[in-house]
Amino acid sequence: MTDTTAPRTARARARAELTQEIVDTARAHLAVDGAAGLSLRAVARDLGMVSSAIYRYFPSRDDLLTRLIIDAYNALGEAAEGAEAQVRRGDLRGRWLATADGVRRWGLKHPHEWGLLYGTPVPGYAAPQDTIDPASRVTGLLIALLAEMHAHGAASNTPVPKAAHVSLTKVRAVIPESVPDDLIFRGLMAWTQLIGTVTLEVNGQFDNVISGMDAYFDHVMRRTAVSLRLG
Amino acid sequence: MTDTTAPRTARARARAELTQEIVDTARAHLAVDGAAGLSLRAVARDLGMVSSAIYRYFPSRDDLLTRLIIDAYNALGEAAEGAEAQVRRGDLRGRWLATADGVRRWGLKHPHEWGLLYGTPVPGYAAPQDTIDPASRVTGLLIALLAEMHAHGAASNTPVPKAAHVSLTKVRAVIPESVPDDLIFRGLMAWTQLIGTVTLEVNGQFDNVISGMDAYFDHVMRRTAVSLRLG
DNA sequence: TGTACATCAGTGAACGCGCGTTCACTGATGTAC
DNA sequence: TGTACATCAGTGAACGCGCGTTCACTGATGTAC
Repeated sequence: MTDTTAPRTARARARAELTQEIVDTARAHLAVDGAAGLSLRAVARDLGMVSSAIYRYFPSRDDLLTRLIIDAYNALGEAAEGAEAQVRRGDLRGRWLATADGVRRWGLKHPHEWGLLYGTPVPGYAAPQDTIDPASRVTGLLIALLAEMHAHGAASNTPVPKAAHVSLTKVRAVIPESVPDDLIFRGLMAWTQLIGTVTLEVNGQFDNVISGMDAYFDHVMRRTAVSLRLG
Repeated sequence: MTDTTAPRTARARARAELTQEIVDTARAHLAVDGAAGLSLRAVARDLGMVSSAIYRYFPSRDDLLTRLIIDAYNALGEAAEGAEAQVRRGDLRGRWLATADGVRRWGLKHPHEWGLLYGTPVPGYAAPQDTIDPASRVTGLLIALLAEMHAHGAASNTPVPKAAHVSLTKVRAVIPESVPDDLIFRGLMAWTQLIGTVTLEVNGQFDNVISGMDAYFDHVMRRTAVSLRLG
C-alpha cells in the first residue's frame, strides 16, 4: 500500500505540496499582472505566510521565475503535442495545422505566460540552462514533421546560396542530417510565421486590422502549409 | 530676421528645449532599462531637476511614455522610408528588401524601443489614440507596395475562402479597393514574417539556432519576396 | 518707456506605497541509538 | 519503545531602497496699459 514514488515523510510531502502551491499562486499572479508585477510578498500574502517564508522554498525571485518559465514551456509543449497526436500519422498537413492550432490556443489562454516565453525578456533576468530542454520540446514537434516530410520524399531540394547555407550551421546540430537546406528554411519560416502571428495577436496588434482572427489564422496556416509543400 | 515658426518668447523657447531634453533623457533610460524601468525621478535626476518639476512638462509618467512611443513609431517609419527611397521606383522587389532591411536595422539598434512597439504591452498602460497615426506610417509603405504591385498587373487573383475574405473587412478600409484578397493575405503574411523575424532576433530567440543572422535574414526576406510574387 | 499684475518654472518637503532579502528566533518533525 | 539531538518550516522585525504624485512656496519672465 505504500506510494513508491511519493515522498516518504510528512515533512517532505508538505514541502512538495507547498512548493506547488507557491508556483500555482505565482502563476495566477503572472496571469493578472505580468512578469514584471510578480512579487514574492504578494504570493506569500495570498498563502497566508510571512514573506520571508518563501525563501525556504525558492532561494530568490529569479528562481521562482525560472520555474514558471520551465512549467510554461512544458505546458505549451503538452498542448501542442496533445493537439497533434489527434491526427492520423500519415496526414502531415493535418499534423501541422493541429500543432499550429494547439500553439495558438494555448497562447491566447495564457497571454502573460506566452509573453514570458516569446515576448520582451524580463529586465535583469537571465534564463539559466534549465530552460533549454523544455524550450526545445515545442520545436521538436516541427523538427519531427520536417524529418518525416523528407523521408516521405517531399520534393524540396532547391539549392540555397552559400551564405544562407552557412547560417544554418547551429540549427543543423538538432536536425537529421538528411534534411536539405531548403526544407530547413521552409520550416524556420513556418515557425516564425506561427510564433509571429500568435505574438502579434496576443499583443493586440491585429485588433483594428483583422475581423475574425480564427478564420484569419486558419487561412494563414493553410497557406503556410502550402509553403511547406504540404498543400 | 525673425524665425517665423520658432516659439516667440524666451520662456516658450526654453520650454520647448527642456521638453525635448526630458524626452531624450527618457529615451536613453529606456534603451538601458526597458519600459518597465523608466522612472520620472531618474530622468529628473539626470537633468539636475527636482522630480516634481517634470510635471510642468508631462502630466504623468504615462504621457511621457506615450510621447516615446509616438517618437519610436516615427523613427522606425523614417528609417524604413529612408531605406526604401534609395531604390529605383520600378524595382518593387528591391523596395521590399530595402524596407525589410531598414526595419530590421532600426530594430536591432533600438531593441527596447522595438519592444515598446511590438513587444509585450507595458502593464497598466493603454495606448491612446495619438499613437495610431504614427503606427500606421510603417505599414503604409507596404500598402503602397501592394497597390503598385497590383497596378503593374501582378498575377495574384486566386480566390480566397469566404471566411478568410470576411476576416479582411477591417483592413480593407485602409487598402485600395482594387487590391484582391489574395494579395492582401500575401502582404499580411510578409509583414508578419518581417516583424516576427526581427522580434525573435531582438529577443535573442535565434541565439543558439542561427549563425550569421545577416545572411539568414537576407535569405528569408528574398523568399518572402518570392511569396509576394516579386521573385 | 515704465509700472502693476498675471503667468509660469522650479523647489523642497511630504504622503503613502511596495519591493527583495537577511537574520535571530521558536517550535515542530525526523532520525539514530 | 523511548530518549537526545539534529534538521527544518515558519515568524516577525528590520534594512535599505525606489517609486509616482501632490502641494504650498519663491522668484523670474511676460503682458497690458
